[in-house]
Amino acid sequence: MRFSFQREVVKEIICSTKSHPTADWIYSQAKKKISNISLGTVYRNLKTLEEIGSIKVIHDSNQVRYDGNVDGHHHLKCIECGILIDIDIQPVFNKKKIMDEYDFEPSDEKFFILGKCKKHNKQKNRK
Amino acid sequence: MRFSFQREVVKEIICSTKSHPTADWIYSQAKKKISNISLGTVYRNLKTLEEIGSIKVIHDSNQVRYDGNVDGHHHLKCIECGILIDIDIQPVFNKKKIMDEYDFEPSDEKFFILGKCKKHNKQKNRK
DNA sequence: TTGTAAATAGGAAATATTACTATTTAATTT
DNA sequence: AAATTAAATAGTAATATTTCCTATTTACAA
Repeated sequence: MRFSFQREVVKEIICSTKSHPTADWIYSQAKKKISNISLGTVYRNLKTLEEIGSIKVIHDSNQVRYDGNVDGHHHLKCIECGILIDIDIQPVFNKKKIMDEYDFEPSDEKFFILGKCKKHNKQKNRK
Repeated sequence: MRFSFQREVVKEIICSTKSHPTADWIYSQAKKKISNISLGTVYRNLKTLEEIGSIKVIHDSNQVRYDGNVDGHHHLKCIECGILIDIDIQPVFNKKKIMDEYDFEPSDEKFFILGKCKKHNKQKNRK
């Protein structure tokens, strides 16, 4: 693939935040570095970066978000403020039952835990 | 809430299929029963039905789907054909770690297993 | 350098969803 | 049973998000 400065900028923006940004936010950030960058270019590069495995796409309710963390991980989502938090926990499930009962061959999992983040839960004894 | 024949039709369409249909498919089915039903009416009633707990919304990649099965359950998704299959398996995870390490109060989970369905996997000894 | 195909900017088009408004209708009151 | 009223609707316009199109620019190989 040919080098593209626009693609490098888009990648850098995503990989230097943990905020799981939307295309629109990435576009607004990219314009700070390349004032005339096109929104179409951002979308095309998001797609390319996903295809080559540099970023991951997260479908968070009705919003599409992007994640620079490409190691297998899952997310907490606060039902109050919507923040997405990376977690390094793997859910355990009965793989044999899936294969036997549903004749299905699992290859990947997406796991979201919904609830309340530290700013919005009622836990009393916080550090 | 006031009775609405349109809402009853929309609900019936969703609850009588396991195909996790999209708004557009529901609209096309609804038109068979009410030829001049408006797409806006379908969307409004989908929202209402979700709010009163009669249906569930599934955010499946870049598509919004609706599910008449409102009992707690999760889904298998075939990466070949995109079919969504209901499963009655609950993933197990370390809730204490989530609460202690992330100061997060879990209340619900969404779990998708990606892989290949019986039509698309390479399992040999099928019934 | 020069040739070329890939990538871009800018804008148009497509898609999905929500908003608006005059009219209709379910349900209540007379 | 008729009148009343506010919720729901049909039809359409508007919005938001994403993809497509095309003339121009650019990376990079010859």
